[in-house]
Amino acid sequence: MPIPAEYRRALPSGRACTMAVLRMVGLRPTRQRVALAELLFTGSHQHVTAEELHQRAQDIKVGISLATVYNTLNQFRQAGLLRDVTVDSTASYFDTDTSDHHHFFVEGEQRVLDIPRSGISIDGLPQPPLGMKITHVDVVVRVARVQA
Amino acid sequence: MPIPAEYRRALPSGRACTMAVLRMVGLRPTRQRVALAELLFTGSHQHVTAEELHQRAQDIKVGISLATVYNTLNQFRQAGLLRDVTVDSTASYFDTDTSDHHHFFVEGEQRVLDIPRSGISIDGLPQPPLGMKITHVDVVVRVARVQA
DNA sequence: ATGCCTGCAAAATATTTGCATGTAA
DNA sequence: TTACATGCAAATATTTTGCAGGCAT
Repeated sequence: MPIPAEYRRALPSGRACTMAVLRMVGLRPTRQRVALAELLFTGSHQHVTAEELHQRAQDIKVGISLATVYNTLNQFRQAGLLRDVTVDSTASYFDTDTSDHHHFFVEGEQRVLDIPRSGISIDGLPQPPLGMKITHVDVVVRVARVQA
Repeated sequence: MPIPAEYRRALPSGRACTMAVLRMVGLRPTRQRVALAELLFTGSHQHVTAEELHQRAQDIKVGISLATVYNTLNQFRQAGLLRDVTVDSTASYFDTDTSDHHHFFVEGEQRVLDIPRSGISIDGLPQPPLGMKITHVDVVVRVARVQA
């Protein structure tokens, strides 16, 4: 049962609070986790791949292996601090905005953007196959840069 | 420029026709390609991963490496005989139905099902970011088996 | 022959696992 | 100390590339 992600945003930022949040979701606030959490949850929402986050950790001189970045992202996801976004079969994207919303995917740049909550609505959804229930509806609007 | 996929369905099935279609899209009808095309385009539409298709080729004793299955699927896609479906970041799925339609994805079974053309419609699509144009809208309805 | 095309071994890329080590009680 | 959690090297999984050999001309 993931602890509601709102806890996270209810708290002021800063190292001490990051640690408190991690403890709240049942994860020991280790050096690596705190560093990654600060990178992810400071400032506005963002979309990252494991590779990108690892690079950003290197940039600020936080020693951490790529494997640990993957494991940490998966733990944060299970804890409800992140959700994943399936837009590209060559890499996994994680979104710090866990609320129900959809995405743009910029082809050629492998970049994910949130579609604002706005008025997107889907009509005429079919019945799920017999014996199944709908768990989630994902809309991905693929976009490309128009040539200049 | 992909040759319209309709050519494929305009022809009766059978080895000779499979070969004719492959030639039409500019691919030499080699033993491996003919075998995979027959597996894919005989009978009703289907969704496959490279791994699955490779297994089915083994089952009917067609010697072919997994690398060739990947390459062939990509060639068929470029030729317009297949489209890909992004539903799961751990494997690439190919769909023999290249027309514009959406998908169910059965969680826990990694299975893709077509959503019939039906009346699914999306309202309130946002403007794409400045300098971008929409190339495609994908809807994935994730479903799970209801526990008995 | 000549040159393009094919199929696959090997390489590259992406992700997960197993275990030595660290840490709290 | 003990027991459990952590972080990462190594293993696995997935996909692409490079090139030896095949085929049409």
